[in-house]
Amino acid sequence: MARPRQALLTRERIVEAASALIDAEGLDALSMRRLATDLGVQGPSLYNHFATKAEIIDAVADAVVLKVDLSVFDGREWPDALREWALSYRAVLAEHPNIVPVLAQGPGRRPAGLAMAEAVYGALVEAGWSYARATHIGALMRYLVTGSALGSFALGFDVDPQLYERYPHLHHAPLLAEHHEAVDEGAFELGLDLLINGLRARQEMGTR
Amino acid sequence: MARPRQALLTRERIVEAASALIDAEGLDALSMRRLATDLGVQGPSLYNHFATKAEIIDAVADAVVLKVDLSVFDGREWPDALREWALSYRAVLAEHPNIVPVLAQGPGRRPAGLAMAEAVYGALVEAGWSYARATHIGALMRYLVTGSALGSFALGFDVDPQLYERYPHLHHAPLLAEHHEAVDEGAFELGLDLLINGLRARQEMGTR
DNA sequence: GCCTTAAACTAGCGGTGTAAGTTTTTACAC
DNA sequence: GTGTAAAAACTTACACCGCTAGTTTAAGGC
Repeated sequence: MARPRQALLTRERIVEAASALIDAEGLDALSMRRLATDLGVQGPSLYNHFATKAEIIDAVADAVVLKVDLSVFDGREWPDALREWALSYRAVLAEHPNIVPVLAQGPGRRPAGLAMAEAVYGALVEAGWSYARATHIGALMRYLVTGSALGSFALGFDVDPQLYERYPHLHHAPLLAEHHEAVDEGAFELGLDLLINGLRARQEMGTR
Repeated sequence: MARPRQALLTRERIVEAASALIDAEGLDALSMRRLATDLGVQGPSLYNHFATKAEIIDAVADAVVLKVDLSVFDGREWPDALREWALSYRAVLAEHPNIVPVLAQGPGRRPAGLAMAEAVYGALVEAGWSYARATHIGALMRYLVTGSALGSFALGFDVDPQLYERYPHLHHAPLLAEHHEAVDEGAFELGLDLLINGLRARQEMGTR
């Protein structure tokens, strides 16, 4: 084909296709050849736009983070702002669960990830928290959001009776795949309440 | 070589070598051929002992979880037991950080993971928490431990001055690679205090 | 002593990320 | 207007990957 009159690929189109593929079939399904096929192109052509596969995954992850609503930090007290931000963050991750393992590793050098961290720390520092504490609180919130978004409680598809005989308490725990979303949601809400209420109490007591 | 007089491999030896390889060079460095080479053997021989690579990784993950001290649940009030367990869990993960992404996905069907979950839920249920709440609390603790153990705050190796100009608050945040361990540790300790104290207060108030 | 099973081997399939070099088109300098 | 450099597609190919199939030989049960 050589060079086409109109470029077939753009970074944007590649990121969109990669995002769709990851959403539909998971991170493992993303290969350069498969992605290229989805875009009507040969595999190595992608390297004209991205240096490595990791760069593409980073771009997908950052595009997801870009959807998080950061306007919640305007004109709200920090406890409300933090709660609204966490809810928005989690809602975005719920739409793209397959990219969560990447985001759980931290912001890396991705611009949107750094911008989000910047917004969170900025709001906390302006509210009077020390730089160190603001960093801790931001990290803590990320543990909570990404942890609960990993969908980690599913044990599998089939219910194995033997499994519950050997673990009598688990027998009562709602660990089944059908319930795991509710478990993660309940844990998230409980954690959000405990963390924010606890922090507010500390601030009021002056023990920051 | 055909079959040797004395078996060269055992599941135990394979798990040990895989664990050492993951600890030393990371999950990505683990390949069947590389692992086999470390064991003085050809790649496919491993399939006489494990059906898939994933089974080996699961076995490594479970061996790590087996090191967590579950005796802390004996004869302690639940808040102390939960704290001691979390500290032990985190200390174990700190020794094997490269396997944490696997553990962050939940217990799966791994025996040691299920046994640990069983111990945590059992202690909480005996202390009077509902099955649902016990599940939430267990999940929350896992988010905290695995999140802080991912070592997720490292931005990279070199400090890029431009990066801090664009993110003025981050400039003050101790985000550098050299500090990320302290950040994660501080966040973990803060989270542990907030969660356990908050839960204890709820229990005393009867709002479980 | 025979037979099954176990545990190593070799060969190979289809897939992976990515490097190298080729071809053609476009954009721009003179 | 022509020459040139860069861009964006291509083809080919390398080294590696997880894993399957079939082979060889030793161990252990009858």
